[in-house]
Amino acid sequence: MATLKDIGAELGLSPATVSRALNGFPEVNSETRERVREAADRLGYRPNRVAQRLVTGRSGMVGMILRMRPDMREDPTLFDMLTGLSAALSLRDVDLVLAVDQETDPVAAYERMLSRSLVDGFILAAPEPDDPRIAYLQAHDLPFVVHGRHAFQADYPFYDIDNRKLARDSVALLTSLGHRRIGFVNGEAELTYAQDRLREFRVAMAAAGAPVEDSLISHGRLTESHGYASALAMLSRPEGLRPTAILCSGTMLAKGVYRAAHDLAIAIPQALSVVAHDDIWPGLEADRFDPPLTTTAKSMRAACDPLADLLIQRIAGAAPAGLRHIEEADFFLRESTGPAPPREGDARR
Amino acid sequence: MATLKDIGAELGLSPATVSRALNGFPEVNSETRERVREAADRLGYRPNRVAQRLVTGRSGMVGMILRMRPDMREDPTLFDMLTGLSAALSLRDVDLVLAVDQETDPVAAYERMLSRSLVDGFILAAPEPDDPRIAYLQAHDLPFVVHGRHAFQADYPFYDIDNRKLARDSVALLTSLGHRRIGFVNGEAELTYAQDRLREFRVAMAAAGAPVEDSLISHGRLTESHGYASALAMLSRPEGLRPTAILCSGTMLAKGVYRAAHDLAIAIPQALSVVAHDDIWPGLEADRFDPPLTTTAKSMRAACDPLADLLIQRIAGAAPAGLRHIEEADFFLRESTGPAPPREGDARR
DNA sequence: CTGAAAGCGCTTACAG
DNA sequence: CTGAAAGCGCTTACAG
Repeated sequence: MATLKDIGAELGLSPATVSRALNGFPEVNSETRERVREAADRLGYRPNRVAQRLVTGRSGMVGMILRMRPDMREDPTLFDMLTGLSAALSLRDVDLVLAVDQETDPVAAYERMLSRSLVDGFILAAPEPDDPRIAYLQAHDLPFVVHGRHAFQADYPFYDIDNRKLARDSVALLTSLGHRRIGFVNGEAELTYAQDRLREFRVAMAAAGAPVEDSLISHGRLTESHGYASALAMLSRPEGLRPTAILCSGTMLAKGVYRAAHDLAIAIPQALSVVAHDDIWPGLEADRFDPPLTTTAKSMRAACDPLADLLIQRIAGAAPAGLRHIEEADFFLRESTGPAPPREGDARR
Repeated sequence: MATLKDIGAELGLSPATVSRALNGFPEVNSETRERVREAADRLGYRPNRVAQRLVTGRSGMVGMILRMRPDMREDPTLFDMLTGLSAALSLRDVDLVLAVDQETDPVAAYERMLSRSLVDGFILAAPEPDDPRIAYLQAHDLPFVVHGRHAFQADYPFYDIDNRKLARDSVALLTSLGHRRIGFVNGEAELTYAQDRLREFRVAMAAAGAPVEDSLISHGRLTESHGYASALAMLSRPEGLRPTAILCSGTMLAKGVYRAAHDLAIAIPQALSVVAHDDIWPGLEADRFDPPLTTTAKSMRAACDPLADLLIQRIAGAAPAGLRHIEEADFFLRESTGPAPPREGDARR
């Protein structure tokens, strides 16, 4: 492998000048620069990254540590994110180092990777409120970006979708169709996005003058079984107490809701409207529902380029506070939503 | 961060001695070694891997390049493998660098990672016959291990399950139950494991005196839809030409076969026996089938430790030829297999 | 058993 | 505009 010294020898230049020419330093004579470039090409020169790293302190690698969960395999979004991020980083000449966290101490895996790989920064996903990983990285002044934030007002770089807006939009759609008793099958209560959506759900319901019943709100993983169990409980209530619409925080949940409605012979959208947020491949999944599912949607994929850019800026020295990217979800009106069914309650109104 | 120099200064030793003490060189005075260890601990010393790499030429990282396929997300095995490998490598103090390959030239991604990351070696999955990636890595004398081999007699390090044996065992079970017309829904025809299984399928069928009909053999991706389509075609044949048993190369395929049998009102196992190979979580999936699915099984997870060990040995300089690990699949007899149904053909025999 | 020295391949003040 | 020198933090012949 050719080195800077080799190129210098070839051209009668010092390695220092070759380095400057190749790295675009302005003071280099443009003719010299051309000769250097030509020779570098000819000799197939590739900078030795390790040597560069030793002197610059940068590694050109970023780490991502996955927390192992038994039901990870059911969740395709994580995989999308991994491949999407890897591709986005590749384009920017950065490598992704992957590790899995299997220990009780969530910070240990970060310490280990840091001591081993000299990654320049990290990408975190699924933060929790008071996330110890974030506290650790901030305390050590290590660059990182977060997919989703762990607080509405986050003071670190993050990418997030506008969770409040999508909750607001969904509720607005349903209330405008006349629904007043609306169930909400949400994600895990500890996660920020779920809290944000719930909060705005309450605000939007109040704005529409619709009551919120705690028994029509459920939290859990974004799985079909949680959707099914939640919907079954809500829909088994006596006629008149039963929701006429259900909002779901994920399409898998909606799948469970559909199944529960089917089992109870409740027709969608005639007797039950369903809206969900779709973070997988907008449309692809939802279109296959019968009837096609109305969604707010933004794919995981959309996060990858912004995340890569934010992290690279942060590593380059940008202050963490300003680095944020909030993406609005799109609305896809399909056939799972319709006017609220007439019932006694309405007559009384 | 403490360096060797710092420890040396602390103890009145040269960095060279500190290095030797920490790296277990035998000539170091054992008392000196103890003092060095104590000081290293106390100062929280962590070797700077980048510096080590610059001089040793080793990076302590290995790469894995995933080929993007549209239906990757449906396939949980890849994710299992990624997390399993990452964990296995972590235990051995090696990091996994991940990239995705989105280009037409399958070798380009390897060249790029090599020029950027100085990984010590690679892990390949799903090799094809005459795989250009393998040719490239061999030509450049780069260490790698392969999950599955691209030729029965491979001259590089690999982990594989014994595909011939599992085909042989499956056929033996079915023929011993009296089945003679056996369908085979296999993986993609280009892949070596599929070829190995098919080859042994033919051998085992011949050994049992059962005819092999080409129209009862189908190749494709390990998806439910391929299983369904294949089984539908086989089972729609007139009574007497229809298979009484189907062997599947994956549990997703078997799921499709079950669905086709259900749609055609063909009872399992009374009218149709089904056996599949299960490479996910042996048992977990198959047990949920109705009736529970008879399988040969070995999880992807089982491959991870052997793959990590083989690669590390190869990087350390072991000759490639001897490095192999062939794992036999286990047999799980469940309720999807039963005696062949009596029919005219049998009466005539 | 330990130290001084050279070197891995680069970058970057400091001179000129 | 270019070069000589120092240095990033380690390892490892070579001396002693």
